[in-house]
Amino acid sequence: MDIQYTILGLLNAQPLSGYDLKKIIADSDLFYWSGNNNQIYHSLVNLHKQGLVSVETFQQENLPPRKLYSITPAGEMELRQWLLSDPVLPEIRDPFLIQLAWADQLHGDELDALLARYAEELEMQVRMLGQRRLNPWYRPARTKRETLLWSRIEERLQERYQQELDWVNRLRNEILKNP
Amino acid sequence: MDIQYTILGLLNAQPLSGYDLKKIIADSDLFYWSGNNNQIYHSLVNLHKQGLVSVETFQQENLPPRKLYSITPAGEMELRQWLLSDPVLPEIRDPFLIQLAWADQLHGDELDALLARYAEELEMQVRMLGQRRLNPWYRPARTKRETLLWSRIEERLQERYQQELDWVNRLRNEILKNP
DNA sequence: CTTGTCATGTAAGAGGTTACATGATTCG
DNA sequence: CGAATCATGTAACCTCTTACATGACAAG
Repeated sequence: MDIQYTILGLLNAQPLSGYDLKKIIADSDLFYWSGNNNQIYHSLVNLHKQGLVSVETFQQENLPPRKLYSITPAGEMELRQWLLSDPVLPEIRDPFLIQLAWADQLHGDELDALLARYAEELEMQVRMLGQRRLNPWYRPARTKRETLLWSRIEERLQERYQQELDWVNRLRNEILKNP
Repeated sequence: MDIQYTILGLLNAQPLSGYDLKKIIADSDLFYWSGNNNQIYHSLVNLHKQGLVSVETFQQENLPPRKLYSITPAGEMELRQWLLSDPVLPEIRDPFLIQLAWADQLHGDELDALLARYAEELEMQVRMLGQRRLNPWYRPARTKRETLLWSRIEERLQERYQQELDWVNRLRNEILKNP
């Protein structure tokens, strides 16, 4: 349940409501979940049961009460333990590679069109991530080191798609030369 | 349900049993599922209901009957349609980047140890994938072009982790210089 | 004498997604 | 007048995982 640690990390910077968390996660490229209510509200209930977060409820006129969650000392310890835990390798699910694996069934022009469309999708993604880096709307910068880390993380998220694009372009050239 | 198309692709090369499919998928890096029975046997029943595969049952002494699945003409058409369908971007889930995102909580030595352990994991993965490429146990090579495609796909699977490793090493150096 | 292979299948549960439900307010 | 924002929460469903169940035979 990595989303629990994501939430703890976010609350470690500042108290937030479920609604705040949902927006941050839904709009983030790093936090790769959809940011759906089900998961977030359920996680918050769980974290509260475990005593890792505390809640304050603020009544509002004409709006449901706002529940502001804060990390507890126990939550801080739990987060720190996770930060020191064994790194996990990235999990990459790429249905396109599977498509390519069977793509020898296609004619030359169909295959090239497929690769071209994939390259186009990747270019769009690279551009989009570049735009978001210019205009981020969640990026903690409490220390110089944190600023450096976030900068390199955001760069990496974009670079991955760029490297994928470089690979497709190399492959396209090679296939054009060996018809 | 990409696993259905994975199975159709495998059956398009040769008839296979559920057990065969399970082994191929479980041992593959490209086909990223665990290869569990539940999914595979259930997918085969589904494909059969849709008329995309046919079954022949062979009775065996002292063993459960072996069900050999083959792709049907309808299945071939369905596979071809999928091959021509819109490419989907890879989905990368990297809990380590999230760990890093909050890692400014750690001391300098703890952070470097974390990065070092991640680098070590990546190196192991790169080595493992290199070994498997030398000694693959599923790799269709019906045409020159298919051989080329599979070669580039397998290279890419390894290269991704290599590029991840390069990035971590760059980051480690940078952090050592800016303490 | 335990582990692995062959070969089918079921069960339980974690994790994640989209859509629904409510209801006032504000902006274009 | 419709859509977005604020703010909580529920329901249904899909995907995927681990573990269980059966049962023979072969190899270390």
